[in-house]
Amino acid sequence: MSSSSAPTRRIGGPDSQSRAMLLDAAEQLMVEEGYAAVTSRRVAGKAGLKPQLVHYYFRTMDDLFVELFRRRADVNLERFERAVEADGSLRNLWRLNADPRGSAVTIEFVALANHRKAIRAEIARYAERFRAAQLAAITAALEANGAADQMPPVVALLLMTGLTQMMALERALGVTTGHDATMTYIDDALTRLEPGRS
Amino acid sequence: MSSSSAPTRRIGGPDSQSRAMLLDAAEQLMVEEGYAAVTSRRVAGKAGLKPQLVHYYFRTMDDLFVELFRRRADVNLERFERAVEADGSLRNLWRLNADPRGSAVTIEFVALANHRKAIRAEIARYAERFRAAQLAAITAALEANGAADQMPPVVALLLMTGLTQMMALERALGVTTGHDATMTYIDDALTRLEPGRS
DNA sequence: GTCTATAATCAGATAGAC
DNA sequence: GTCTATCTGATTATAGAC
Repeated sequence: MSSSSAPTRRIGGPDSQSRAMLLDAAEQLMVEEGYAAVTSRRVAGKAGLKPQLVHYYFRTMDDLFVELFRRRADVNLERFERAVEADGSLRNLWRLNADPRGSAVTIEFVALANHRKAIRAEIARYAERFRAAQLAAITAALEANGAADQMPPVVALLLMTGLTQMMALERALGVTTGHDATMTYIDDALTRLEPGRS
Repeated sequence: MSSSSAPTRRIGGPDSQSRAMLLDAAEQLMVEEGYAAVTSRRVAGKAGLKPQLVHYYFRTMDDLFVELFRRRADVNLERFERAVEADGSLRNLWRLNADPRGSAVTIEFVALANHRKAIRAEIARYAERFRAAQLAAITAALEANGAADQMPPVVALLLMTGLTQMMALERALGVTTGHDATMTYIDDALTRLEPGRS
């Protein structure tokens, strides 16, 4: 899948345990200190390995970032689809969206994408996949409640994700004006649309 | 205003022309290549000056970033208030919010804030000020249209800004699924609320 | 106010031994 | 698969001359 234009270097296979440890360490650094802290030296240090191993498993740091994102994205998408399968209600979709677990790292990756083309492409691809999955779920949920005529599902989806993403971002900054009021409002709206749910 | 705990270094005054040129160069770099490109060397190079001058006018690079943000924030806030004074309609508030001019740089600063505490504090302060100004404006606009009972103004505000910020961010990535449909929906909603406007 | 010179780090990346 | 050794270049920051 990766480009093989420079046949000189040796690159380690994807099933190595050290490779996984490096990815884990990189992810942890990214969460705790931001992407700028993800250097070959620091990643290796956290994993208890030598910096050069990073370059053995990942030709460039960009390759590491892309791999990191892909790994996390796959997990996220799977988790989302399993959760929807178990409970496809509007309220659950909202809950999944408001889950801050992924938000912090997402911001970091988006910022990275701003100046790393390889990562931008990867994120864009994933965003489209995730949007499609979310759209299918919210369309079904709105139709189940006879609310699909009030607002196009895709609009509801953008409103919802925009709201949750911004609140997550603001929370990270310590700005929370209006958050409580908004959460209450959404909660009431969900109760109106889906009387049967908690 | 700045801390003066280390009296050893000489720092240039705020009225210098070179200082302004450095800030301009830094801002341009930030827009074009992201904050990672804003190094003392590159900033000075773009301004046609020596890298050491950056450290003469700004004790640290963080100081430069804070100054950069503050300068832009002040301009933004003033522009917003002037625009609202001229036209306080909902539609104009939406237009101002959807204006992508500031969005790209905003993202960059937020990402920076993630790992630079001095900048995080500055952004948080500004975000609160801006929210207050926006809240006053949207409250007045909703009341003028007798729509303040449909939704708390602060909720409308968060929905609006969340939506515009996310769309701006996605546009930067090349992801635009649902954007047109949402813009159309908002446009129709505004026409319904404010029949008199374009 | 601007320069030269330089200290002190840290970065990504590679070659080749074991 | 992992190591030592190393190259090369960038970065922030300071001191002191002019």
